[in-house]
Amino acid sequence: MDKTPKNCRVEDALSILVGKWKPIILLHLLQEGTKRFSELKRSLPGITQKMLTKQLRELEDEDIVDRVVYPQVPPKVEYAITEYGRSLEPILEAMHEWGTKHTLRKKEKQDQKSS
Amino acid sequence: MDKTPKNCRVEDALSILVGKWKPIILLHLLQEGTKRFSELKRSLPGITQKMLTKQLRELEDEDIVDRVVYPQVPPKVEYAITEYGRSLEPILEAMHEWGTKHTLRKKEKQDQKSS
DNA sequence: CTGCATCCCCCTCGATACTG
DNA sequence: CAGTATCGAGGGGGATGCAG
Repeated sequence: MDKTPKNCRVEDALSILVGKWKPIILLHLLQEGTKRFSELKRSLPGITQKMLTKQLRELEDEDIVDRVVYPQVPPKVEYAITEYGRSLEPILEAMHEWGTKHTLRKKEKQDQKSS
Repeated sequence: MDKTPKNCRVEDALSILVGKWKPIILLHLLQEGTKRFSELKRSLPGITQKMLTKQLRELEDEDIVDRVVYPQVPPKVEYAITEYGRSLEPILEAMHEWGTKHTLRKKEKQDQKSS
């Protein structure tokens, strides 16, 4: 795999993950399976309907999540990770692991400063 | 490691990598070692001085890159990845690998459509 | 050579209100 | 319940010029 800066494909993955709520949405769907719109909304304190809709649409456009509409009243829409979406899991995991260490490290630096 | 959405640390890693030029800057420094400001600028077609300075400062603030100023005329400033910065390499690699496959996949979908 | 300041555009995201 | 429409603030990032 050509990893020279000239052939950098890091941005491709980054562009899909970037978005204020996307990582956390993906984690929920990865770990809890199919969820309804309202369930997702409840799981994401602070998110607005507009944002949730927008982020889900973008993930859907990239074939990362699946959207199923049940034509009934009241409306019911379910979201789930696609097989393809699951391929992002190692990246999310690597970032989570790094982030956890990073948080610890920052905390240590903080402690040093205040001593 | 707690990977529940409640303890999501993905954003920590993401926030450091996000920025129009950061991944490519990191790749250059990872693969080519220490570089001067002007060398980096030449390596990044299209970047402005302002942006290069800004991205480097942000990476420096997070202890990802090292900045060494030589007090001389003309000025000379060198940048290098820190040990800590190297810990990001697996993430960049995972994203690059995924991005490469993603690019292929998109191309295939494109080909299907035009057939 | 390196870096800062200024101006400006655009996009993201929040708040709110409305529809089927 | 799920989604859309509109308004507006804020920040990222481009262009340019000045400074040490």
